[in-house]
Amino acid sequence: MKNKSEIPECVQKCGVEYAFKRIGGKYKGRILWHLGMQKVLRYGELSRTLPDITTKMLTQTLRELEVDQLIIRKMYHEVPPKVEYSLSETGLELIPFIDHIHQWGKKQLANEIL
Amino acid sequence: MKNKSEIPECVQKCGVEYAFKRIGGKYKGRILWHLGMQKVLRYGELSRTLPDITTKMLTQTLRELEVDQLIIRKMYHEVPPKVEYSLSETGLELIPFIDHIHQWGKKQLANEIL
DNA sequence: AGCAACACATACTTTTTAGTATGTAGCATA
DNA sequence: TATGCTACATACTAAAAAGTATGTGTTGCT
Repeated sequence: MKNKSEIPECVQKCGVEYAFKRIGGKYKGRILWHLGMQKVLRYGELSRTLPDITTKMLTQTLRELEVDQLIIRKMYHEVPPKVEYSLSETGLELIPFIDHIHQWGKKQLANEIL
Repeated sequence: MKNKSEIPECVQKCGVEYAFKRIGGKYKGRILWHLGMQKVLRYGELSRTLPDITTKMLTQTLRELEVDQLIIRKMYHEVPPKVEYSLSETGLELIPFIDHIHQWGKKQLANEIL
C-alpha cells in the first residue's frame, strides 16, 4: 500500500476512519473534553489539568488539533506570553459524542471494580 | 512514569481516557462499526470488507476487542474452520456514538471537498 | 546582574504499533 | 499426490508515536 490511489475508495471515504484519525490520538479526546467543559483554557492550565502529558506532547497535540481546526488558538502579545485555547465550531460538535463515550467509560470502569 | 501508583488518580479514573484506550486503535472503530451494521460477520467477510487491514492486524485487533469484551467470537469446529464475530452487549452500547462520529466524519469529508 | 514567569522548541532515545513474508492444520476434491 | 479452503500464527523489519532532557525569548522585579 504505497500511495493513495491504491487505497480503495470506500476506505478513503469512510467517515469513521476519518474521524478516528482526527481525534484518535493518545491525548486528543481528553484535551477536547476539558476544553468542552471549561470553554477557555490557557496552556499552563491545560498542562496542570493533564499532568501526565509532557509539554512536548501537549504542544504537539494542540498544534494538530489547531491544524485540523478543532480548536482555536488565541495568543496575546504580552510578556510573559499568554495563549488561550478553545473549541472551534467543528470541535464543539464533537462534545456530545465525547460526552457519550465518557459516560460509557465511567460505567465500564465502575463495572471493572466490582 | 513507571508504575500505576505514580499516575494521578484523576487520570486513571477518567472515563474518556479509558474509553479511548479501548476503541482508539487504528482499526477498532471501523471493525465495531461494520459489526454494528451487519450483526454477524465471519473472519473472511470482515477481511474483504476492510481490505486495507492485513490479516495479522485484523486477527490482533479482533483479539483485543474480544479480550476487552466488546465483541463475541464464536467458532464452529468444522473443516475448513468457521468463526463468527458479533458485538457484545457492551459493544452494542458503543454503536450510537460510533454512528454520531460517522455522521460527523462524513460531514467533514464533504466540507473538505468543497 | 540574576531570576522568575510562560509557552513553547529541539535533539535524541525508547517504546509502541504496523507491515511483510511465510507457514500451519485438516479435510475435500481433482 | 497436489491444491484449495479458512482462519489464523510467527519471525522479522520498518515506521510512527511518545518520552527525556535541555534550551530559548522578553520583560519586570530584586
